[in-house]
Amino acid sequence: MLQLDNQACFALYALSREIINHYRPLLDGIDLTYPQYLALMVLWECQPQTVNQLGERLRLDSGTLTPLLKRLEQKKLIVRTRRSSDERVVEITLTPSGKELKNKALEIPAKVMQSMNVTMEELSELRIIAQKLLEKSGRGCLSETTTD
Amino acid sequence: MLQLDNQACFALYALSREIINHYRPLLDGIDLTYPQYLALMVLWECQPQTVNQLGERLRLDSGTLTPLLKRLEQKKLIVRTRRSSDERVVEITLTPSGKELKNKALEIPAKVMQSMNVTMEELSELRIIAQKLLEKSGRGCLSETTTD
DNA sequence: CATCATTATATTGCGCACAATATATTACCT
DNA sequence: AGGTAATATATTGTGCGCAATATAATGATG
Repeated sequence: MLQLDNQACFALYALSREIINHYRPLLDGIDLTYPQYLALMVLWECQPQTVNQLGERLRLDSGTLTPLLKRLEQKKLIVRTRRSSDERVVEITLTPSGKELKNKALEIPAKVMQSMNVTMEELSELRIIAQKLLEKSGRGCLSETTTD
Repeated sequence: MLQLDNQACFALYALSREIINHYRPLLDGIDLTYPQYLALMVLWECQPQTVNQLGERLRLDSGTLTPLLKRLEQKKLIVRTRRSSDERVVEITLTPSGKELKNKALEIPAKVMQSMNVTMEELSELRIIAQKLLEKSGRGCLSETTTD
């Protein structure tokens, strides 16, 4: 039956917005949007990375990333430089303050879980199924790791 | 550890976008975006509904819904009328072609599942956990029903 | 019944997402 | 080397989401 409550996609869509809404007040404190926070998280793992690499990881294209990265650059959190050996690619490097921001970001996920009143087990369960479906349907680029 | 692959929210965010990307070519065929399709789905269940009621159901505010509904009205799928007994509220009614569109929409979810190569069981599992978390964290407004 | 609060929708502005296209650089081929 | 394809990023345009604010109608209170 074609009914909203039966649509898994709507539940995911609504829940991901809901979680992001819980992130918002915390991210406001460090002047980041949720997608900007994700981009930095990728860079905190490994640095430098090209726009392409960030895009594959976040599943976003240059139409989304280029302006987002320019905003992060305006905030002096990253630097965008053309690779000299191949002028097509733009490499993203963290500035000192971009690196440092990780310390403030570290406490955010726990606070979000608390404000949403959900447990790690519930989130992990959800994450594992979601990652499985992402691998099956898309050009799966999420590796399977442990927990938060 | 603050790592992308450990973030349940990223998995949900990426998966919901991925599913919507699988909806897109099918919805293009009936000239709808995914949020427009959701709004119509709510109206196909129960009609007429106010902007407020649609917003509670979809968890969207007037800043999102007003322009979306105007676009649906331009496409002659709905009609927006001020309630005479209370000129503040706008009631949304389906036009004949808006009602009829449901017939074409009925086959879409099955096609999406097929193109994503996922089973009903996987989606149901995901949906049930997501609905549970939505109820816990938000002002839960999803009822628990059966399957698709 | 005048005032003030409340409610419902609309408007504005910003930042994504994504399709389509453009631009510039490199790789390939003969 | 010259021409063509492939690659990487940027640009443009449309449609969300959401915060903040505006507008307009109704309700409540003295």
